[in-house]
Amino acid sequence: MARTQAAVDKRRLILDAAVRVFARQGFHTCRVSDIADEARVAYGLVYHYFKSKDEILDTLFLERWDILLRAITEVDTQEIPPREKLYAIAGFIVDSYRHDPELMKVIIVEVTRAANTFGRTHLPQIRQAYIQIAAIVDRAQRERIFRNDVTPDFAAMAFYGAVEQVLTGWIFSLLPVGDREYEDAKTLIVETICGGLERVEG
Amino acid sequence: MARTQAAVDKRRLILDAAVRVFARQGFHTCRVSDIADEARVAYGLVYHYFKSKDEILDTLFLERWDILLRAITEVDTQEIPPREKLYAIAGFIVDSYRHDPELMKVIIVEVTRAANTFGRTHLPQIRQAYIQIAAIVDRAQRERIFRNDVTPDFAAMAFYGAVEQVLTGWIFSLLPVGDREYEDAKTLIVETICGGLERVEG
Amino acid sequence: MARTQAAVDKRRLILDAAVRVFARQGFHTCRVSDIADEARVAYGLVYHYFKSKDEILDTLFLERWDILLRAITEVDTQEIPPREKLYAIAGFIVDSYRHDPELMKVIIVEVTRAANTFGRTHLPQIRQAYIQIAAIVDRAQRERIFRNDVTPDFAAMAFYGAVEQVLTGWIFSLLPVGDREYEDAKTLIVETICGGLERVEG
Amino acid sequence: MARTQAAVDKRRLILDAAVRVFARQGFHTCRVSDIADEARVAYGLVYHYFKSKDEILDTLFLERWDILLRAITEVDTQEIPPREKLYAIAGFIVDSYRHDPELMKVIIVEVTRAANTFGRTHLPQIRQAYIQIAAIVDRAQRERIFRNDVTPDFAAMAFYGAVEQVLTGWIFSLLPVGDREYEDAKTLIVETICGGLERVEG
DNA sequence: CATGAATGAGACTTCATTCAT
DNA sequence: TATGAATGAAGTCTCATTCAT
Repeated sequence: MARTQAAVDKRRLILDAAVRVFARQGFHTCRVSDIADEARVAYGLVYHYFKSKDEILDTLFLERWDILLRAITEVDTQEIPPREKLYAIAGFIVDSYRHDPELMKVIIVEVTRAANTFGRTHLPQIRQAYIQIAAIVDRAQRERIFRNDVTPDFAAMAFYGAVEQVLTGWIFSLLPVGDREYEDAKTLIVETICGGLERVEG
Repeated sequence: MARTQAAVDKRRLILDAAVRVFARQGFHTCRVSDIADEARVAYGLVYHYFKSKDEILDTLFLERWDILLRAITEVDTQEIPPREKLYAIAGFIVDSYRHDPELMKVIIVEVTRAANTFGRTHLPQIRQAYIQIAAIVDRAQRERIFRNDVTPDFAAMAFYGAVEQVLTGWIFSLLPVGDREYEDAKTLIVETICGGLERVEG
Repeated sequence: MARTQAAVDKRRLILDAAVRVFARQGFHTCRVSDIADEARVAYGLVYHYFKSKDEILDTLFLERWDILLRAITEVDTQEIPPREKLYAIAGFIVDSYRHDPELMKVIIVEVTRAANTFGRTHLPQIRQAYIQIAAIVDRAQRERIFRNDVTPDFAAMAFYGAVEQVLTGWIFSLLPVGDREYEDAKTLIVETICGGLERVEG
Repeated sequence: MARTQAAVDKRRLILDAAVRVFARQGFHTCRVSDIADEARVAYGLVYHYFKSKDEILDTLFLERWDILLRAITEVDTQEIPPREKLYAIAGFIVDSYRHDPELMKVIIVEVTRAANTFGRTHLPQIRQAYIQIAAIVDRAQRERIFRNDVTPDFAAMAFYGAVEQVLTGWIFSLLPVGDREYEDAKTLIVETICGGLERVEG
């Protein structure tokens, strides 16, 4: 039986509240009661919809990461140059941050960068993103568009690392934020990774 | 005040044990007693040398990060091309990981990537590294060796992000490890960031 | 007030399910939702028919115990020797177990042997059984069929204790079960208590 | 290393307090804080000495039950008639109750009669007592002192059931208590089980 | 310096009960 | 009658920190 509409709403309410609370206080530092309070629901209702505090974070991560993986897959099916593929991926991640910075903060800080806890749990999912990015690089190398002295795996890590670090810069207020900066970032990440920082003499 | 020799030893014993425990279990998941057990010292002795569990991690981070900052400063004083400076910095970080992967794992996972807790506490120190790297880029741009359409701050983040992500790859076993790989990584990071992934037509 | 037929059915359904759940998991360890699930009724319906979880057990006990008390009363009105009266009572209890071991398990484990909770609540009912058994012994002593150096109260406890312990043996799989064993048990209990374990010379 | 004296004292303090609390409120109904309060120690100290609330009860039971098993073994080694052996065993249990009625109440109510929880856990230990009693009966039958139409297992259950039910009678105030009653009980139990309730015609 | 027993606040989780539909 | 979402009190257990020796 499909969940009733009302039920879905409360469940969503709790998930959305959890994003705000996790972003503000961190997963380990917040209490389940903080989430309940933020969602304005009774304490016990959180446990009606989720087996544990962990499951809330798992749900948030998997929901969002699945969308990312689909987006990367979608990008790779297009017939566009590899640089544009990477631009589209970076763009998707940047836009995700622009659209919901708290959610992206939670996913990065509490999952993808948390090597000991959730990061390890969701490693297969996370790795899948790297694999798909590496596949794009691999094809670009076969087509002799990308140089082949950098292994695809390695290139994928560098690319993804640069993207995540830029988001981290925004999260930590180490880089200026704003619509202009978000658009620029997409270009700059790709310019840096694909074109390189060094001037090419004409 | 000079500490006695024996005292220094026990203190060091605890710090080294903490590295192993934090690396294995994570800061939040381990107990102070785990550290004491690992160090084979009495529980209470941990509190003789450190005010709190937090202070242990703070100490580990600050010790090591200070060395990194000094290394970057040292690199920047040399009269070598910017690419070589970045190579030296990447090399220093990679060698740090090779020399003590557990310590580097702790610093990355528990501090530099932990936006909500220690990451925020030590933000000034962390930022300092970015600033120094950005300064290198800035000078390279003024000397017209690096292109100037990528802001130095941004370039610094991309570079540091790539390095840290490679270490993360090793930590998570997403990238192969070994002496050869460590050496290659230094070159590949710099090739990617400075030279770019795209082939340059001759 | 006459309950509608459907209503009675659901109520019975819940009681029967509760027997199985209590027998399997124990009263304290099971949840009301376990009972509802076992009965295949909605959670809330349990509270439509019963004020509380306690009331379900109370109902089960009182229903069954009342039948036992009536049976003992009925036995005592017959004009048969005391040994046959005790045989009839032991037989009734053994047959109750044979007919519905789960219900008897619940009554013994959760009520008659639970000194702190339900046992205390239903003490008057439980005591009534002892009183009626003691009365049988008392009459037998007056008729000089039973020896009178064992007080009737005491004899009643010994008799009932032996019966309950045999049931406990079956519940715990400490004694073999089966139709033959059930029949034998009736005789053996009475032989032991009335005849004694010692051989009588002569 | 042996526990220090102070440590043993606090541990004992907690165990003794637990007996009083379990006897008064029942295992399921009491809180760990009740035990700590009763022992006048800090809440956490309970968990310093015991892994869980369960472990406290386990400890109490195993300590005492071991003593009972040893006593039965000891009795069986003596060269005395079986009736005297059973008298000694009943006497040991009755004296245990006289000496520490709260502890015996806890053991009977919360363990030996709790089929679903601790009773099941400690079944092997409990069964051991029945086995040893049955062995005494078995030998008495071989020596043609006891009749052999009642199986030893069965006789053991009847005997132990009678003893436990008498204790239950005291616990529930269904039987009068007092030094006289305790002494009488020993004799009456054995008279009932060995001699039988029926008068033997001379 | 060294020990580890002692403290107690605080977290997660459970679940009986209520209630709106 | 029937449903199951919603409530929140209460309990177990953890563990950082303190302290007496």
